Amino acid sequence: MSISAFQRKLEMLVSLDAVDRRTIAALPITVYPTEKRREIFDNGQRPNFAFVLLEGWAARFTLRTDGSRRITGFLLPGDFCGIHARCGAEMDHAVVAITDCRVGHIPHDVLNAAIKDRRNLSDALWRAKLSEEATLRKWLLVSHDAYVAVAHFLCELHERSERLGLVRDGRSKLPLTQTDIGDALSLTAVHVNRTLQRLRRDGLIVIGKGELTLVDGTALKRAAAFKPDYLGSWRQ
Amino acid sequence: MSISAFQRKLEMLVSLDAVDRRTIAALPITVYPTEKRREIFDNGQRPNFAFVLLEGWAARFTLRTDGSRRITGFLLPGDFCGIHARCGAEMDHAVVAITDCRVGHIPHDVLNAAIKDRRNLSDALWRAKLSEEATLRKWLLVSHDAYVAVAHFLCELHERSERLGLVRDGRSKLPLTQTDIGDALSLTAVHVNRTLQRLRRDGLIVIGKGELTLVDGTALKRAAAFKPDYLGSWRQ
DNA sequence: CGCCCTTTTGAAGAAAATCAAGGGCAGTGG
DNA sequence: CCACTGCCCTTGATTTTCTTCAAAAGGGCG
Repeated sequence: MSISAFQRKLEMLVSLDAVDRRTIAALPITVYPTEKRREIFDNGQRPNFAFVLLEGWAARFTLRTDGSRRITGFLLPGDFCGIHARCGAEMDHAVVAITDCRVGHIPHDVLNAAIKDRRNLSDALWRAKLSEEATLRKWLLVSHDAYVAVAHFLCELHERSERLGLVRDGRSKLPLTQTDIGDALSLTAVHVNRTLQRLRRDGLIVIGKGELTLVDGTALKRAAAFKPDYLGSWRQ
Repeated sequence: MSISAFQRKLEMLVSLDAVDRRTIAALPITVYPTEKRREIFDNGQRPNFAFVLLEGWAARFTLRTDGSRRITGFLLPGDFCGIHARCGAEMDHAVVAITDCRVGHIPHDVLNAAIKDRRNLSDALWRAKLSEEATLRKWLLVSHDAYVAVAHFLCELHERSERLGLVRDGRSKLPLTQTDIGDALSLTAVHVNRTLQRLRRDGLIVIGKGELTLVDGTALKRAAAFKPDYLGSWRQ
């Protein structure tokens, strides 16, 4: 269940062949458990490995000078991070565990060797990166209106859960506090609270106790103008 | 002056060797002039070429369902776009010429052939992409406060101009209307106007007639918490 | 000059932040 | 078992920020 989260992610991005699969299976991934709310990656580091989230949720974030926090993305099982340090970049953000996690480390030289001459695998990394970039653009796009932003945010995470097979009866895990959501959308927790209540009152969602149910997913997606293509629509 | 904008950009990202330079020089780039305000790339296309902006300014944008426009990035001479379609993605945004431009087209297969086995060149593309991604994160980071957002925005474009050698006496071209700036920051043109006036009154900038002068760059950068590292700090 | 586009200004209203306090719930320790 | 603590959610009142609407004032260009 856990190492395979990485493979499953790659399978969603490209069509792996037998050699690709063997290459992935042969990767020496060291696994570390990480506690909820503990930092996984620090800002400004230049680690010599990439990491894969094998279990749990994590968030990318940056602290502002005034101490406030901006979450710029969420990692779900299978998602990876710090791939880019591979080519000499330094982390421009930190990563924190939202829930208890299991994190796999992959040294960069190993990764580089693995994707060399494996066009499939290097394409997978590109596509993952492009999808992240598209997600950032989407966040910018919807950020002009809190109701739309929150609705879109919930659609996005629900869709991502769904693609991992984690939705039952329209219900998915959402282990975020309203403060987390606010930090992701540049809204105060108070305003997130009131916006969620509006979404509830409008009969679109049920949310609480770490779970989200799309009561009327169609209407929610309409309200959010949610089109999931940007989440990596290369394979069905 | 014009094809070389592309090479200069790559030189800023990696250390090119003689073979790299020859490879770049040999690229069959077809150049098209484009008029101000004309669209360069349409949304949802899957073009078989990437393009390089050789002269002028352009902007990436997406239209919302209500007709409003979100600019998600600016292209300056040397910047390229649509590289990613290379690996099967479709454009999730459009590109419009801000000024009259000269645009170079490079077929994807040519590009793929060129970067294959040229680790330097493929790294350059990665770094360019990572820098764009970091820029998007930065825009999200500063978006919580209009004064900070506008200040940061001006710092960023001024810095990018400077790296292209386009700054004289702290003065750079800024061929944007206040509506453009608003579309980039999710602010109304009216509010951009008032915010610019505050920045003027605070003695930080002089702006107008398509030009921007940083009267007190240090103070402006402090106000914006501007740290230019994210713009691709690989080479000085 | 007259036109179009952009900038500027004013007044009013909506959206979101801030400040403050109360309530629920889970975990902890007596 | 109950009190206590800490975290999160909720609510209300108030202030600030930003938008909206409207109109006037430049500025470049045929």
